[in-house]
Amino acid sequence: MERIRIKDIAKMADVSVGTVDRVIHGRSGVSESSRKRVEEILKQLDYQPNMYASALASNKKYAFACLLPQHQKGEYWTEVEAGIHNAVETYSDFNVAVQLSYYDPYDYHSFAEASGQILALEPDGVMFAPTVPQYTKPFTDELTLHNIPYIYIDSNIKEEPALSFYGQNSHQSGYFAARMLMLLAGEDAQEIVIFRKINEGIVGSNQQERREIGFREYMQEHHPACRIWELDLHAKRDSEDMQMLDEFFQEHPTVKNGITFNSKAYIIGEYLLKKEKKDFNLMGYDLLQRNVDCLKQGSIFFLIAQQPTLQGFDGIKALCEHLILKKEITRENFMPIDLLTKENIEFYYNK
Amino acid sequence: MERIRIKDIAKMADVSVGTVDRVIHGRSGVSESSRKRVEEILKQLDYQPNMYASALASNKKYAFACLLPQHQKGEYWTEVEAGIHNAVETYSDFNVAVQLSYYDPYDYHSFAEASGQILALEPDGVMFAPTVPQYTKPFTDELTLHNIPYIYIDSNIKEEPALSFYGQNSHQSGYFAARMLMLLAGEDAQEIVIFRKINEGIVGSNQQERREIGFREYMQEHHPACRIWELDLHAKRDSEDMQMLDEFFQEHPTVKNGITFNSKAYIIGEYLLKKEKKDFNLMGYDLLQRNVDCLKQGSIFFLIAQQPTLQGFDGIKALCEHLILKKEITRENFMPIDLLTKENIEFYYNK
DNA sequence: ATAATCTCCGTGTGCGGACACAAAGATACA
DNA sequence: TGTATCTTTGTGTCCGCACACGGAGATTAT
Repeated sequence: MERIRIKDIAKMADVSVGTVDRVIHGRSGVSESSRKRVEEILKQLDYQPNMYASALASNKKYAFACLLPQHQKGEYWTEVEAGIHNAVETYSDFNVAVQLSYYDPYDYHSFAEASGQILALEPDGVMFAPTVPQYTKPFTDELTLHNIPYIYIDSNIKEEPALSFYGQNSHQSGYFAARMLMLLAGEDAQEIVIFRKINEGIVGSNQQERREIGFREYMQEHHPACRIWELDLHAKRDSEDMQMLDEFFQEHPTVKNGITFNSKAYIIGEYLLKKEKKDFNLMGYDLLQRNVDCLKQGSIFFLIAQQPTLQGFDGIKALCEHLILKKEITRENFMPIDLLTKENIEFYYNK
Repeated sequence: MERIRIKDIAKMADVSVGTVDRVIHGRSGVSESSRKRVEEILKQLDYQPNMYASALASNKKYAFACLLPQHQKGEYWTEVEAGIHNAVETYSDFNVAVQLSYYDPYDYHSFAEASGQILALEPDGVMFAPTVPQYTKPFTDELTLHNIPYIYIDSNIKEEPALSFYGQNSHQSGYFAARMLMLLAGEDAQEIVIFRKINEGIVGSNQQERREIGFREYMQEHHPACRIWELDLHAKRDSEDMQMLDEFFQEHPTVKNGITFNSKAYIIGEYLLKKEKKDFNLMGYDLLQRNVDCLKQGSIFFLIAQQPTLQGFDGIKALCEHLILKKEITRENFMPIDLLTKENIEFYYNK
């Protein structure tokens, strides 16, 4: 079961390796008869080039650009970055390098500027967290014009299809969250609360919003009588949030279940710990360290993960496989909707 | 940021590439002074060889052997096999090939015989699903003697540590299962039932047993008053199982929650569908198609997955990384304990 | 002193494939 | 018929690394 090489193909077609090479790469300078013969043998033997030898010989360097929202260390996007770096290391023998840049998630202009800078670099591939469709389009148009493949991460812009997308199905994840929260609520399912964050920024087409829509869809279908309260927090000034939470729980002592669709569940979780309030079931998103701490200490009951590290890794991997290994790439790649509790979180990091 | 090559090291150390090569591979024929100098530069520049070029030049072929329990198509182990084949394809450019063989999971002798055949093949690496420690030891002793690295899949034999292990923490997974089943049970948590399968075979150190121990540990800690019934099914003759289930539910009409620690939840799930019995919460393991069908149709509420495909893939990957890419391998690799419901199963296949 | 042996080291070739270059044959034009 | 041009093809070199081979210089034996 020896691997077939170009040399073997050449011998069988009674031509030189150069000719086979020309056929494989679709270059000109091959007679119709030779091309036919070689192509037939290629297909018949299902020739698969050794991509490592190929990459070695072509001796190309690949520069990728990634554009993410600005963020603090320890926040969600840090995990995505970790995945990106991990992938670059994995593919380092292919001479890939990544240039990371950031945009202000509250300012469209910042996105435009950052994307302009990326275009000036003429990268071989781009991965980015898109903003809303109308502001994403100018960028993707330019990328298409320059024939630069690009990948969406976190949220998908269906109007401008990319090489591929890596992220979670937010709507379904919200739907699932409702299912689980209602399971938790049991008899207390008459009212729940959604904790929001004012000023969500322009990232994606609002993952949080879509989650909430999915959530409300489930509630409408299965618990239409359930009263859904809302509380907008700032996620900036702690004391202010604390006060708002105090007020809310005073006014609504019967609300025993709540959820937040952003990654800041720890704000409420830490509040519950501080106040030693143990009769409240909280659900949230993303495995930030502070969220995980709350989960382990019992103030968050469920966390839904969306595999940010894997998103970052797979995005870069897809660029490599597309450009270097010439593989087919799946267009839409939904991350699993993983449910974490105190009891299974331990085995979730090494994925 | 050019990648450092052997040539560069040679120039800096004022020796030839041959000498650098000798130092890297710890071969003889290098003076103390040259060796020192080269080693210093290697460390200083953190030289990382291009493993693809290396594999290409060494032109070695790798033969791996896998030993799994015999199984029908569509059962759990089919997924493991899919992961194995996927990995072989991924690493095909490194000239890896895999030889699969099987043993009768109800017969120790069969394991011994199959392992003997593997040893006769003198493979470069082995991955297998171990049986109980005392029957695994003769095999691992021989492998160690012949310096053949081996990997455990599915269950870990701590007495005879392998290069690495890929599987789930069964105990914790049972503990987690209890947590979730109790959540489901809610007010009905006074009694539950465990569905067993008589004659579990010799595979592993009995994953099912360990799951049950973890399960009972949680119950002891949190619901010591809960009555736990047991029902042994055959998983062979349908009619017999049906009758036993009929009898059980007639005798115990108040039992509303149950679990099985093997992958045959569909036996009960399909029974529930057939009898249109909708007031029973069933939990089980593994994403067999029949289980997934029950989940989607509502007769199984929760399924716990243990990523068999990933186990197979990662095991072969570990052998490749160890032997070819000379990377460090993590000894114990626990698969995540994933909880699946009707609402999130859809996004779970492409992991 | 010469041959034999040993230590240390550089060079050359090949792995499978990409690509530049040149050569051979075919065709066109003077 | 000779020359220019185009088409088609083969050969050689390089990518980074592994390894075989052989040579230079030092050391030991005769």
